[in-house]
Amino acid sequence: MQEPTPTVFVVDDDNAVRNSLRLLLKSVGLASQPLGSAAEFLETYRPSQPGCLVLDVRMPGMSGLELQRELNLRGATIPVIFITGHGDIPMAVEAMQQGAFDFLAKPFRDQELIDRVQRALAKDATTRAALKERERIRERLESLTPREREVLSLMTQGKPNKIMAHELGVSQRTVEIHRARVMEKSGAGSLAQLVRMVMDQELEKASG
Amino acid sequence: MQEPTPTVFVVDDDNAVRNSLRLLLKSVGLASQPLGSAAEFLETYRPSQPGCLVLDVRMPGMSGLELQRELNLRGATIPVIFITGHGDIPMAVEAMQQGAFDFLAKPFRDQELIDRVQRALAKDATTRAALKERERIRERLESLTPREREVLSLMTQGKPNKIMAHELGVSQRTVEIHRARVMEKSGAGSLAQLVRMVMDQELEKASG
DNA sequence: GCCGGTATGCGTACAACTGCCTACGCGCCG
DNA sequence: CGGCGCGTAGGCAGTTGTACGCATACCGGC
Repeated sequence: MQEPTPTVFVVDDDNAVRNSLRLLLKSVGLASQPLGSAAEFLETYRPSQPGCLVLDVRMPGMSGLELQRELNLRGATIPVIFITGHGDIPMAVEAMQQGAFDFLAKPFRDQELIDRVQRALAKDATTRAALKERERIRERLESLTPREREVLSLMTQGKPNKIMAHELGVSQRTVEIHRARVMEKSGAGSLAQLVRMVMDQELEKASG
Repeated sequence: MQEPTPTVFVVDDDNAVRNSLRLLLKSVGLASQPLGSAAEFLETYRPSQPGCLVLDVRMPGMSGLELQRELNLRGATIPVIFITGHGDIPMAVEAMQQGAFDFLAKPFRDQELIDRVQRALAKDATTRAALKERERIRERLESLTPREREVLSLMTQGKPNKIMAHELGVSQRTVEIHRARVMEKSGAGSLAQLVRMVMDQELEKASG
């Protein structure tokens, strides 16, 4: 379970910018990966890779904002720091409304960028820790059979076995068996824990 | 249970701006309340009042950003739309990072403001509906005695009565009584519902 | 002195969990 | 094709957990 090194993805069509940012980041011990276009990033990026994204707004082909939208659609959680030379307020507002971590207008001080990159990396680490736990629970719940899922749903609604048996049109004994399987597969030690697990998953769906 | 009319609070030190915004909002049937300063707004505003806030960034005395910070500290949820004549990107970014609903740079089209005000009002209505339910639950849970609270806590951890009795150093029968009171006062129809209620409250604390 | 919170015992009734055994249909593999 | 694993379904029985009524008791505040 070794953690991959956090990587700062730098997406900018200007080769000089990519290089200077790479050197800047390297000077504070941060690994970076320069990409020349949004498409190139989408090919390279794997959601399991911790890090953050430093993204130029204006680029040929897919723009920075379009890339951000695409990442949102894919459910990516990588923090995005925009940089731009010719930005305006509506552009910044839109980026922030779409969940950008930050939006920097050039020129900015080196230290300013480093500061925000480090905060973005910290946030990514926190997000990942939470997602990891959810992922474990999700896998367990996905190992349930369809019937077990139905029972799980009714369980977390607080329905007694007798009612479940009636609603599913099976005997109470059968419900008890499914119920026991649900508890076993989910790893929940009690109904209370099970409800917590399920609510957690529901929240992820709601916010994602 | 009559709903108060949603009000658009307009906070700007420029009397002319307040007036023109009031008229603009009135023209689309929106009630507004003009205030000349952040302090004035803080005196007037009651969290129970539905609506949104249209706020000038730059004002004598407390600035718009400072007012926003103050509202955040007080846990206010009213959506804030900033307007500014002399804004820059860092200012807009900071406002958005602090949870602003929108940030408009003058000049803007009338329709643009109306549009965003209406979205802000819609968001406020949604937020309020959720908060209302939480508030009802909170009140119920707060009516619990200290001992009942302890039992509630153990219940939502999935502990059986026998274990609770042991941990609390009391008889099982006593735990049963407290447990019954918790279910009665909370209004939960089942342990599952009770866990949901408690988790909801925990989430509110975590995000607030 | 009464009320509310806390604590306890006894007994009954219902709900939930568990073990042990049987059965059918489906898909996979030797 | 027959055996095997698995999801589904069911019966019987026994233990544990939960709900509740009835009765009793101490303490602190109004």
